[in-house]
Amino acid sequence: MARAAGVSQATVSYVLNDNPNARVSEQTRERVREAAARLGYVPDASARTLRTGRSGLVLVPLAPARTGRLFQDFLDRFGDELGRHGFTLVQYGERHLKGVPAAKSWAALRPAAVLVDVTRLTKAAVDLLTSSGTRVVIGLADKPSPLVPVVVLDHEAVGACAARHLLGGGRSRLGAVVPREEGIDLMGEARLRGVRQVAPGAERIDLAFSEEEAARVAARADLPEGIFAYNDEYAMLLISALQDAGVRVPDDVAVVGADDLPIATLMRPRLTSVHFDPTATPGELAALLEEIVRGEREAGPGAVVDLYRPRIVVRDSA
Amino acid sequence: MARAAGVSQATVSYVLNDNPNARVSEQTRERVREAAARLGYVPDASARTLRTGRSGLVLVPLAPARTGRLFQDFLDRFGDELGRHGFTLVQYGERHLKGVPAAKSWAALRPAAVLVDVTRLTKAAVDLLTSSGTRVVIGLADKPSPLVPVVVLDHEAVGACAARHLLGGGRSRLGAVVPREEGIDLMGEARLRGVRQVAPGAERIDLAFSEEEAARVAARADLPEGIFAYNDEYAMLLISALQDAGVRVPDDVAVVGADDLPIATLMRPRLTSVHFDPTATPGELAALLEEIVRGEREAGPGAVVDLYRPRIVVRDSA
DNA sequence: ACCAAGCGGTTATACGTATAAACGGAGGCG
DNA sequence: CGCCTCCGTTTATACGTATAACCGCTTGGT
Repeated sequence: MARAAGVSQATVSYVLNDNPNARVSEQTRERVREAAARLGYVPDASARTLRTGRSGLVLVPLAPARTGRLFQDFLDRFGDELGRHGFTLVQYGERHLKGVPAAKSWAALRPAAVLVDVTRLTKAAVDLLTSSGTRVVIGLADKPSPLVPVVVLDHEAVGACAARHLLGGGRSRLGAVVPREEGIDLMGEARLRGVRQVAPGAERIDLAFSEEEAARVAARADLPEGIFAYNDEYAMLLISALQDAGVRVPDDVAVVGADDLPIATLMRPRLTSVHFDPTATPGELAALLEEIVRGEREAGPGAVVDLYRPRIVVRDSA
Repeated sequence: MARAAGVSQATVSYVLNDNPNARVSEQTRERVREAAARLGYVPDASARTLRTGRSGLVLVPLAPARTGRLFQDFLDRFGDELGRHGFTLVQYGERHLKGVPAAKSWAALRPAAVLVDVTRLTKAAVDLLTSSGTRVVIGLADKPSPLVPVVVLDHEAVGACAARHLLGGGRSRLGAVVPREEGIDLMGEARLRGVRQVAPGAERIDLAFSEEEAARVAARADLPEGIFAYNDEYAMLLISALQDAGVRVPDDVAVVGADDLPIATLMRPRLTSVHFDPTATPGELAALLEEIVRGEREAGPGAVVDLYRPRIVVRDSA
């Protein structure tokens, strides 16, 4: 490439990076650019990383449970924002690894930051990452962590939001569905805790996603007056079972879902649901991250960015 | 690292990579391993890439429309399979770029393979990639491409599958919903073409995802006897509107969805749906990819791997 | 007339890795 | 005793980039 342009390799680098404290004549610049275009030159990211010591990568090793539609939306926007700050968001496999082995596979890429489910982190893993040049490790969790700053998906707030609406509608005996499903059960627990913050006596309703299970719940004589069904899919399952059992919704039992899916308006009665708005956070998070990487800001364990902002959308089911 | 172990840097490399044609005594090996563990040594991926010329990365720059749940499942499995073959799957942002600019941003990572929506590729882009060391460019498309081998999501087969079932059920005047929604409209067109392969006179029903639109369709006097509703969500929208309009499903109009969502069984009538089985393909695709990268196999334009294997699941709506 | 300063470049080096080639020592064979 | 072979290890080099240091030339100031 340097040969093709008839200049030294250093000059090429100066021109292509628009290095401000390098002095290169305009005609040489043109020669270099022309040669670059002619050869289809593409800089080598690994060589650049090796030289500079920083990769500009922001790693997001996803746990399976996170790959919901809402989180995917968040990631898309987050990636755009990061690009604007000169970072590159990378979703990186390795879903099975945890702790130090996981940290090693991430550290190999020398990422600027890692955004990962806090349950996959250990003290040793975080130390390994930071000692290998990663400036920021951010956890995804439902509450602050003693290990790292976290982005919270505040499931308790979701539950509390639903419960407040149910109480406000005059229902006093509440229940909350906890899905019996690998990966989302923990979120279910957190949402239940949120419900109980507002309605201490709220009943826990364990439920797997099957019509038989739902029918069994619906057949109970002592149903709560208001149920937060974890999300819209479980709400639809439950309402369907209640109707089959002759229970009127919302007259006998009010039901609240979450996620505010488009199909939530198709149910009869139309589903009342907790809506999330993750559109604002990606920009804030990207900016925060850049400040930390630049060293302009310190973010330690305990720091928190709230990711979802729950808000009730009232329709007919509650 | 080499100093810490008291040996040369070359020896370290030999030991840590278990290089078979290097001769190192067992006690030296042990010293190196011990030092590596003590220092928390993590190899530098960029240096390795720079040296070897191959990164082992398989890039999947996603177009927004692809990020459905089914495709995510596919990617998860595909990533696992690739890991088994020594590759690393990376979902890489840059959703807005196309053609040569996109190819440049991908080529910077010197990936072994790129799996990308064929609509984002051009001849020049493919050339740029292959000339920069990428061995395989695989497109995602709904039909074979003159540019690259493709993984087809055979939407025509989906439509044909639904139409055959409807015809077999005695419905002769068919219709197919084409969603008016950015990103999935093209798939809708393809599925319509599939329906028409089996039922040439099938009517095209354009539909946005709103209850008003659906109600307008449902109010028509000359409804087809059988409708393929593009997917389950549109099917639920449509059925809901039909019922509100007093049209009986399936007696007056039969409706088939696609995706076989869990909630599809909650509708009354239970939804008949086209089911996809993407579980087998990731392994095959990963193996194929490895053979090509190794040079044991040639795969040119026109080659095709079928990703989804449509199959009708009969319930009550059709 | 001579030195300092500015300009437009080149040379040299380092990053961490993989691997070919060289090397010293021990042992076997003629 | 000299030579070849095998073993265990070190030396040297290259990958592509960024940047500090250097160098020759012109120009302006005194």
